[in-house]
Amino acid sequence: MMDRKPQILDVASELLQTRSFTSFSYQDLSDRLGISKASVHHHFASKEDLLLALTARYRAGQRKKLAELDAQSESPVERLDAYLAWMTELASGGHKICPLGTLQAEFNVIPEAVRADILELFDYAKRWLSGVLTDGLDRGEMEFEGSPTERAVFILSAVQGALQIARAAGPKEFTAVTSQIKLALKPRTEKVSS
Amino acid sequence: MMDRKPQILDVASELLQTRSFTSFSYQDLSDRLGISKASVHHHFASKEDLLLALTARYRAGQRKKLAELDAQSESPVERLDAYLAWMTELASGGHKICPLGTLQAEFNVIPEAVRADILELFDYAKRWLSGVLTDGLDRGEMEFEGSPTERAVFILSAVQGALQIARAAGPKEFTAVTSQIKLALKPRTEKVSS
DNA sequence: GTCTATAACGTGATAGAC
DNA sequence: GTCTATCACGTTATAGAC
Repeated sequence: MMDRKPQILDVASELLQTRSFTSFSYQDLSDRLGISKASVHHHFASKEDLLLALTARYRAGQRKKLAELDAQSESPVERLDAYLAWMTELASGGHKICPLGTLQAEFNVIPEAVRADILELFDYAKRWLSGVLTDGLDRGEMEFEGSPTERAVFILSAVQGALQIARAAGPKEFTAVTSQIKLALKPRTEKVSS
Repeated sequence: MMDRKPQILDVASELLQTRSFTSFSYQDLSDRLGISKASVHHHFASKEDLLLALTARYRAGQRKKLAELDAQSESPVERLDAYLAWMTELASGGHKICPLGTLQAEFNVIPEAVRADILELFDYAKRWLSGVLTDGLDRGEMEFEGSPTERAVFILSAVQGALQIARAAGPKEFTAVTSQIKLALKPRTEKVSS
């Protein structure tokens, strides 16, 4: 079959998110794809190559998805909601965690070349979310203390941690966190009707 | 030398927090302790035994530490501060992450027997922090929406995620999160002097 | 692009001497 | 309690045929 590369990346991505980079092997890929280990190596010579292709795809996916969210709604609250929904979906109901999370958990172990990609993945999300929060502040849809950048890091940390906690302790923990993220941004000044 | 067991656990703990459970080996322990692999096996027959001893020690340390924090101050704000300081210290300035975090990141890979310990570790922290937040609410030192339990999970998620993010992106990200955690709990109603 | 076969090495774990 | 030696196996990766 054609286009083996994306197929391999699909399986590799699932293994990365359910296990970890060190904890999956070419043998695992071989088994699940029904082709030999050598064939996998033909497409991605080394595990480092494979991971680099994976992070490149994550970065492209992230750019595309966040641009879509921006296009679908101008409302900061709705864009944040959509982002949180994306994270839930990405975790596939609780068996996977965030790719960024699993890679950062093994930061000292993974090939050096991918570390820059990991930082960019985080930085891009931080800038995007910071922008959403700034908009929310300007429009009066949100209210919080401290800078939007700090709040963005706060939220990203919580989401990353919550996905890991939820996989171990159940999905209820994740919804608790998304609920709290939204509650903590709600303006306390009540609006008089129109 | 006597008391090898705790020495081994010390090194194992450091390797767990800097690398990951799958990513350190008996060889690593052997090298750093200056004794043979077989000697390490003498104290902990299997890697599962080793990890169980480690999580048991984490649980004991957690109980002791949190009891100390409760004893040192009655103020919820101060107890939370002390908890956050403990987490910073535990990360040793940024090269380690939270033990719970690294174990949850590899939840599907680690021996089944330790999963109960991981859940208890999280649950105990959740109950403790939830109690601190309830106190804070009662005393008027804190103010937040939603239940104390939900807020506790929110904060624990953020701390766990922030330690991982900070190791990759620098300590500034962690202080941003601790700062935000505190800011988001500050009462907005201004007190009239005395 | 896929395969079989194999190399070179690291892994967790055990046997048995001291 | 520590050691040397070894086992059985899984790992990443390569060679070369089809």
